Amino acid sequence: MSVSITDIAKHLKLSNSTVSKALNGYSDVSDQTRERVMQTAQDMGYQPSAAARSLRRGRTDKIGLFLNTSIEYVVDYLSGMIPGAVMTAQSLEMNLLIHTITDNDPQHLLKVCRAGEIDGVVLFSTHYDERTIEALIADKFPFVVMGRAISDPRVSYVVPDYYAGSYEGTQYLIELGHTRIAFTTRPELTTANEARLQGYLDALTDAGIAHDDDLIAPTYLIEDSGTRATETFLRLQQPPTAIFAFHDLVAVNVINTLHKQGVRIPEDISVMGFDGLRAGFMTMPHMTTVAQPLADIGERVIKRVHERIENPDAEATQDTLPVELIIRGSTAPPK
Amino acid sequence: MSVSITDIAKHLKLSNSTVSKALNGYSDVSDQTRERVMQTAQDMGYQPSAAARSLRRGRTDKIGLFLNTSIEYVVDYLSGMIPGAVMTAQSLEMNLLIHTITDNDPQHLLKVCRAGEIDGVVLFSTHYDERTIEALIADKFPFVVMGRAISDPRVSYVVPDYYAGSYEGTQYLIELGHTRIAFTTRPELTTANEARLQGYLDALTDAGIAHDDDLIAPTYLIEDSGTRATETFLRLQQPPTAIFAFHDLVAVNVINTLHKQGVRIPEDISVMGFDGLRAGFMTMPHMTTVAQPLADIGERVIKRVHERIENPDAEATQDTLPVELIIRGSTAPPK
DNA sequence: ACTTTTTACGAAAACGATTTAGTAAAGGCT
DNA sequence: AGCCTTTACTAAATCGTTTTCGTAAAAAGT
Repeated sequence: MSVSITDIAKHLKLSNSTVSKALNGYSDVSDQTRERVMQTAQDMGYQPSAAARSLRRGRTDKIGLFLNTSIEYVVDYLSGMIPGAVMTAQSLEMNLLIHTITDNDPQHLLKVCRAGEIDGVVLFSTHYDERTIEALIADKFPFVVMGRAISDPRVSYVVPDYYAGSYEGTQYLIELGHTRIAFTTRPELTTANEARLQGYLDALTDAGIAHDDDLIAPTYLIEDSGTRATETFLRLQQPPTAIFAFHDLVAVNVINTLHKQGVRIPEDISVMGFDGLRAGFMTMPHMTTVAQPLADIGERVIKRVHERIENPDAEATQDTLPVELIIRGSTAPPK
Repeated sequence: MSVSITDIAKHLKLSNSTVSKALNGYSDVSDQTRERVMQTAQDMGYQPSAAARSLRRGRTDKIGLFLNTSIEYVVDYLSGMIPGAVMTAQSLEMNLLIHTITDNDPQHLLKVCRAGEIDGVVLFSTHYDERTIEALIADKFPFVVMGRAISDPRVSYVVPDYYAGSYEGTQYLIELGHTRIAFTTRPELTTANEARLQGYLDALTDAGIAHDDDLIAPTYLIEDSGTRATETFLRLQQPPTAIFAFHDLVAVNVINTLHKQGVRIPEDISVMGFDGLRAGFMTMPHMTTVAQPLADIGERVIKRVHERIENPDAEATQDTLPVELIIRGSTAPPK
């Protein structure tokens, strides 16, 4: 069916070793022969068999990115980080493959690794359990976690600086003149949540503002979770003049709820999101937000996986990348 | 490093042919031997080498889905169709792999196919050119186009019923009592655009309503394209009482613009979107929309690719799947 | 007791590439 | 001429499976 190295060899009356060497730039091939081989390969549409090459060389030049597509907003991160990841992979002469994982087959990731289908793995934040990590470590299989800080020193990860993002966002609101700044948390994400909450609290403290527990409410990424939090804030005797939501999708909810209640944004209340997703452009006014450096994360995570592939015994690396405050229309000084 | 069939054979003092047969359910293996092999394979953590197996068997049991991640809203479709696609692939004992394509390397898809990395391809609507299709046909490589109707009878595709969606959406608005229904088009998507426009026009005609060219405006998936269209509609002597947008993201824009102008939704003007993306939940009120059957599309497209892999010489298939009208809060009878 | 069939296994080839080890032929040197 | 080096190639092993063919031993049939 498809054309192999032997087909080229026969056609040129050469041995397949010579053809292989010509294609792979070995020096013990005459210029003339190399030229003929190259030309014929081109003409016959030769493409080396990935299976044969990988079997012989023991590597695939592929990195696997595993995603649980049942987690909805995953795709937002995906579209943000993939361009950087793909470009970096290309420059390292590797391919990035996205594997889907389901709850049906928890062993899928390990199977793929052990079957030698990829040389390294990017684990997307919440998409794994402890046993997977332990198994990868035991196998000495190169992997890097993206989006979650793991305290295990054997584990490499790349995360955005949640703490700084939260701190800077709060600081920005304080600089605008706000003192009653509400904050929504996301309790199920322990590490990220703690970092963000602490950033908020520290920014208040450093500005000499006492924090008010009434201004802190939990939200979840389910519909209308932000609505309830907003209504709670509005019912306070002294409502906030700014709301800093844990996540852009929650902020969308906050903004819609405020609209509905006749509250003007940003004149009456400022709203700020977190993550820098496209949803920030869907609100009126567009949303001020703390953006994750998704392209940088994609780039870095591929670089780190590649390093681990090249040198599996090196120390694990922990990267915390700076976030960016994106000022749009939903924030302004208080009345 | 990793454990091979030969390791198991040595450990049990068997030949590797016997081990292979035991693992693959051949009948000329005694029950006792099979049991021992299975157990040892389990104990040693054996996982067959994908490369070796694929080299020998000539197939990979993988389907590739190619995406150009630089196209923004692709991920919305992705998250919608992937669960169905993955589940179907699983039931067919195949894996779905997502490959990224970039403008850097237009030959990437063909290389992957010719390298034998996958057995079949899902082509995502706009992510290919004519030459790619021609090359795949020439190679007799199994592929199915998703989301775009190709008039070439050699090409299999799976598309949502754009025409019916547009017709039914318009019909619904008419049944609510609207007669002045604005419609936005998306000129750069020829086939889908024509189908949708025709559905709108036919629904009007069938209801005995003359269409008004002033109520048809082009939009694009760039920021604020929907804003301009909306402002144009509002300036008309006799403005529409309903706006049917070509795409949910445009409808978000329309809704925000109407809010800004003080127009109430749905009391003053009804708004309807198309596609059924998550964006429909980000507006207040939530958006009535014509949803693409993304899960069904995912399922069908994998089924079709699989059929073509099993029987490459069968006739190409064309599937048009029914859309679904999802009624939420942005539509109501006119005043 | 003899042939025939069945059972359970092994030897070896094959898939397509890479790579090591070897070798004719040509050229250079004394 | 005789020896050494370089050049340009080939043979063959190898990666880990699958699969065809062959064959002892056991079981069954006469």
